[in-house]
Amino acid sequence: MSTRDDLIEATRELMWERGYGATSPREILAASGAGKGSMYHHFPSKEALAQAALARNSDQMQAEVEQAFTLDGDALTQIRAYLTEHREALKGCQFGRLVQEPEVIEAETLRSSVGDMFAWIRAQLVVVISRGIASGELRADLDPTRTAAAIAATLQGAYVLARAAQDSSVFDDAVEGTLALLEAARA
Amino acid sequence: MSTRDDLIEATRELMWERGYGATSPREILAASGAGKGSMYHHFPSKEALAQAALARNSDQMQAEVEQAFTLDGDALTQIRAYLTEHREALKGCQFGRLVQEPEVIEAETLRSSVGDMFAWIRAQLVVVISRGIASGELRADLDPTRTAAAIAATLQGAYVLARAAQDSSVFDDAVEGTLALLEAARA
DNA sequence: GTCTATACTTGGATAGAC
DNA sequence: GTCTATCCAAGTATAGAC
Repeated sequence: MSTRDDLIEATRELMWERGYGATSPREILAASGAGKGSMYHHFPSKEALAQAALARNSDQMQAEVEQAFTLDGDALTQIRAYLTEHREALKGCQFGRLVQEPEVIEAETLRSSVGDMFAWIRAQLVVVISRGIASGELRADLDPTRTAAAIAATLQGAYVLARAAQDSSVFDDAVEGTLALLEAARA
Repeated sequence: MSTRDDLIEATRELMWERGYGATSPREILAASGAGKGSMYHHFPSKEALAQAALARNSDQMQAEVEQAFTLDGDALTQIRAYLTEHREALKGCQFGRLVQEPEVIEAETLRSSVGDMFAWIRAQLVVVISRGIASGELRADLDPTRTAAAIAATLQGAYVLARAAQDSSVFDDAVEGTLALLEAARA
């Protein structure tokens, strides 16, 4: 499409591969075919461009996650679907990785985009868990907020462990381990 | 102590704050008081210096974790101690953060140090969980390997979520959520 | 809107004197 | 062992012509 769009797409892909700090204008220009002049015409800074790319990634991620949470079935079915949606374990989570970078934490606009994304996911999980408790599927003494945080954390941590080990079976172990604990918490 | 030691200490602290890629020789020299000549006399490269610093961090971490796992008490007591040991949630895990950097993944010597560290922790957890099962504390149908991965992942993911939210209560929620699930899995 | 040229800083590392 | 000087590539951004 437009040059502006090409820039955003190239940045999306590069940030997904390399994170924010390690993605340079140079690479973005090479990947998009745009020139330096164009880039700084459309965006005032690398950060602004990254922000645009991140927003687009965010929309896409929310659409994917929503699929799992609107599936027919009980709470554990939806949670299982969320945790086992297609993931490239060794690549890590595009959002989780960003937030480990000091540069991203310092760029408040970037950090809060990621924060909002995760907050939204946890909120979805709270709904699913609360429904599971209300329907008598899950134990009434589960705290939905804490349980939701635990589930979301499992996924993020599974990426970290799998990358450290360079072995995606560690990712699967963590996910299955948490799902088994949830099974144990059935009412 | 020695200049060599000062370099390692400075690198340790900086990597803990900024990660690997974002820690420059410049900063290391400023923090350690050493000169460029000294640095490249003692270490052939930034990577070699980082490796030395990482090894030291690793030893320290193992010592801390060992305390939790040698505590008097049942399995859940030890696991709780491990998960609630003093953590600066918003800073993230010094090891987990490293492994999100492409540069670290590419530097095999660094990556495998982190990998070994986590593998060791998971192995400790497997022992604790297996003991809990054997003693009748935990349900016999728990898979120790998967459960261990889930617990280790909770911690790493809790850091990620807390940093994204810039709110350490998310960290606590995730940890407590997982501990509650483990309580539900008592025999 | 886009291009080329330019600017200035930092990163990572080497050379050679002391 | 340590210092200073130097090197070259890359990062991020601006200027000004077209």
